[in-house]
Amino acid sequence: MANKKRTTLKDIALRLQISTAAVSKALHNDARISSKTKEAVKKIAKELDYQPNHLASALRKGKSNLVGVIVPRTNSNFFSSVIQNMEEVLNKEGYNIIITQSNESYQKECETIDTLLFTQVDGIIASMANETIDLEHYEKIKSKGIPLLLFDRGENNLNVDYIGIDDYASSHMIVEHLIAQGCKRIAHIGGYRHTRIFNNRIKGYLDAIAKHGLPLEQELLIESSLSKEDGREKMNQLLSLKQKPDAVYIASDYAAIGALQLLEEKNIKVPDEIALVGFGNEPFTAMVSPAITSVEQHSSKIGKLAAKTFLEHMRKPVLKQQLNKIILNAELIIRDSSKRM
Amino acid sequence: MANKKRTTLKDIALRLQISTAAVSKALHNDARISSKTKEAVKKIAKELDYQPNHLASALRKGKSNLVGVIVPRTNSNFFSSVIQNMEEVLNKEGYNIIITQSNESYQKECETIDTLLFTQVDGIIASMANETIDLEHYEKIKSKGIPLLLFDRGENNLNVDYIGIDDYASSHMIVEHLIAQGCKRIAHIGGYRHTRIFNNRIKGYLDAIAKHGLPLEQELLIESSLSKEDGREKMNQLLSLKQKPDAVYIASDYAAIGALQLLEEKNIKVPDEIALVGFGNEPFTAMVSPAITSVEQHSSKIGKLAAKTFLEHMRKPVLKQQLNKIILNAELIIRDSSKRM
DNA sequence: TATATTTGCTTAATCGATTAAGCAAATATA
DNA sequence: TATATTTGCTTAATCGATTAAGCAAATATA
Repeated sequence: MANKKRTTLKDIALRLQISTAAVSKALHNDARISSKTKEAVKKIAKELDYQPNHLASALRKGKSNLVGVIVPRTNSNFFSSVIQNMEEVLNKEGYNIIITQSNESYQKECETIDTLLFTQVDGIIASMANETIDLEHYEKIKSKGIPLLLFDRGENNLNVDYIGIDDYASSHMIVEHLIAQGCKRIAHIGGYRHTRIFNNRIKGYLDAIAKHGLPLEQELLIESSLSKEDGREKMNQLLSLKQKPDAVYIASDYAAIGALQLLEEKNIKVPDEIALVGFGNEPFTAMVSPAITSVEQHSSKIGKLAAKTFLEHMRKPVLKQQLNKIILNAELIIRDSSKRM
Repeated sequence: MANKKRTTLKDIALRLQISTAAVSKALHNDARISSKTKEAVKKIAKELDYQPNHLASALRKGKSNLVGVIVPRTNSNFFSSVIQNMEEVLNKEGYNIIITQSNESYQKECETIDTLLFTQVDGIIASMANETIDLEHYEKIKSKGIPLLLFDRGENNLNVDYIGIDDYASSHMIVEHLIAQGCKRIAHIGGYRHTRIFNNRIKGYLDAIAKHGLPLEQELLIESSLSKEDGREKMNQLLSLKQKPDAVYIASDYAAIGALQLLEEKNIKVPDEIALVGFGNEPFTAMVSPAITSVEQHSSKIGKLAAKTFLEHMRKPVLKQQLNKIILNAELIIRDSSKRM
């Protein structure tokens, strides 16, 4: 298994006694190369198992055809499905993606961006980490003139394309569903307000509560990291209230499953004593019992749209990126955890 | 937002009226560059926000410092955790990883390998797709002299390093656990035999059954794609037997959850009528009720070990890659789905 | 037949970073 | 003081692929 040197254009050129320029053009079907030469070149290329050196062509062309993707984690059906669909669309156009995870950490997100810039990606498609408040590292991408596109977790003031669902409306929809089920005291375990989407969910919750004249108390609205563990903890906090809620809307399925487990342990009946709604429609919401009502975010559409929007950007690069929101309608999937009627 | 041209060594060299060679060496702390020059170079580099062009240096050095990772999917706790741990170790040594998914498809796996080779990765760490039988595309990696390392799903006859658990022993352990719980007719929904790990699990199952003198019938051993849907279907097949099993060991948690849902729908009591064991210890096995007994594969260890083994390979490249197996002990996590005593 | 155009290639430069080779000045050693 | 060594840089080549510019031969057009 000698570390065989890779075949280069030069090798083919030498074999055929023509210039590397001719070989390159032949392989790219340049009109000014005779079909006789093209055939000969392709034959030898196949014979020598020639594969172009991406580094060299990317360097020369100033274009790597790589797209960086940053997600908080891949271990979630939502992100994994977004990525898969994005990849499908981008692959067809000759782009490959590099997937990186921020693990919800601000520092890791910064490092990840440096890595991607270093790898000379042609653009970055990202969903922000929970921890992220400061946007300097994203500004850095923009300042280098590299197209940036955000999905799901994005911030308006970055002024880049954004694709996501209408969080405000989704929250509204959830609260009205719970009211329709006869719930009168609805709590919300939300994400941190500094994240736009969670802030919107909180606003939607508050407005819907107000609209229907339900109690709108401080103690019913709790911010959380939305991890499974924290969902459990925050649910415990709600259970310790003098006046317990009769419904809890949790802004993430992961936190919701933690909460559900606690309720089960404490023998609190779901949905009769407390109705439960999650967010994200992760597969496990349908696996547990009672199955958890949740919101489908149409990850496959988000992925495909993100890719298409990116491709448009590549086709006609503008000098200035703008905030251009694409908002999809989410869908409430009603399951046993909130079905009282 | 003018598409600012990136700073290059040349820009720094021009500013200081020295050669690009001197700048390059200064940035790499070459001993033959005066500290005065080094300081000046670093100052200007910072001022101009210089970031080395990875494509150029990789091309020149013939080393990209990129490692390609191929997994069947990222949307599983096992693979996601392996990746995360692998990344951690590799990042520390200056390597970055490119994650790709085969989606369990042979064709996608081939494409993915081409992409990675094209991107000039320094090595590939992979877990094979379910569909994969033919190994030609993996041989291609080896023939290019690029280090290949397999984990979890690997094949002996590729003769490369492998890291995984002892599937045979794990199966054995599961069957003996079920026997200890009083089960007398144990079925196995396994993966396809052509995949080494699934074949080993089947062998472990058969040997353990034989060892304890239990019925070893054709109809109790079913091969499956191990998806959630197929788990459901194959469980249905087992339920239609004249003599139903009193325990089913399923080679994947995903198939196990499908099976569990069917059992629930049919009002069959788990574990009393049928005890259930999965494989992989995915988080949802602890979320559902009854919680599913499963096998923890120590994904974090596998990830770290894979990375370390790869790094060793990079340090002292040998001419010939060899089969060098690292086998970890798996751990049986006993939960309600199989607890009869 | 004389000129214009097209065809099919070659030459040489380029993308940035790195590095072997080498040179002059500074310093050390005999 | 004369030679050897070290220091601190420069020059030029290189990694492969691509492409602008250009040239000679072939072909088309007037």
